[in-house]
Amino acid sequence: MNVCQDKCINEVNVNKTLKEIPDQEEIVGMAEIFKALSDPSRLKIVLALLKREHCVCDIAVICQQSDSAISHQLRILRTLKIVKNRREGKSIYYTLDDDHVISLIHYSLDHVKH
Amino acid sequence: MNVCQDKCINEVNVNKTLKEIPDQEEIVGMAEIFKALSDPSRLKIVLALLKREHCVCDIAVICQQSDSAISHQLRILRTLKIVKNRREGKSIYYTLDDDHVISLIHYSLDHVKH
DNA sequence: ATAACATATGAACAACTGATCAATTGAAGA
DNA sequence: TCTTCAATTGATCAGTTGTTCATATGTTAT
Repeated sequence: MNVCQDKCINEVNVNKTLKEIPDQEEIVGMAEIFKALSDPSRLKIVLALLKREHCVCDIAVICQQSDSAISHQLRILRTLKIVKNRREGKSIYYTLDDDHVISLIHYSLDHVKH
Repeated sequence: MNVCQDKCINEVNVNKTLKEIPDQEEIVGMAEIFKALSDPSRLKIVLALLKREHCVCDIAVICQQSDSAISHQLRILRTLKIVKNRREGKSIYYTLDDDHVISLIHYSLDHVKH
């Protein structure tokens, strides 16, 4: 294995932890979800969609941001498959599309309220 | 209230959602925690500390990063009160310090594994 | 067809982030 | 005291992020 040749102090514990934590790929995947929710604008969009379906224009009003800014953020959430959309006439309605994210947000909301 | 004068389409739903989502301050607070976990380096540190206490040097080995880089990340986590430390001789040992974050991570880990 | 509307997209840019390097602090041992 | 070691800190810098503005799609109504 040859981890900790010279500088490391607690080789045994380091090796234990190395075996027990998820592999890098999994960590990056987890971080990606947290990152999606790490921007207040994006989190607010997700929280709004947690309540009900909304079109871009409505989300812009709710978040007090430009349609364009919202659209850009929605594209990020769409790419991560966190939201999906459907067209209805001129409007495009967005909903949450990831059960893990939905329950993660619910869980976080419960914890924020002590 | 005077939200949605001209452009908004679903005034009723918008107002419902506005009443139901957390206020801005709370959203920013939530986003802050997600942000702390949104960087793979920082998340890996937290995941390691979830297993056991470690000193900076050991974390550096586990994360395969320089002591300095780890120390900078730990300062961010310390500022957010996600980790705390204790000195033991020359080394400084870190542990997780926020029960909400601990359970959030546990929860996320369970979900990552389907 | 054309005008109006809802949304998406691309370019540009300021602000922020995370890593590196050099210098510093603080504790322990010679 | 002087040296060594673990960790922290500050400066720097490239890369990333989120917003804005201008422009482009695509849909509906006239």
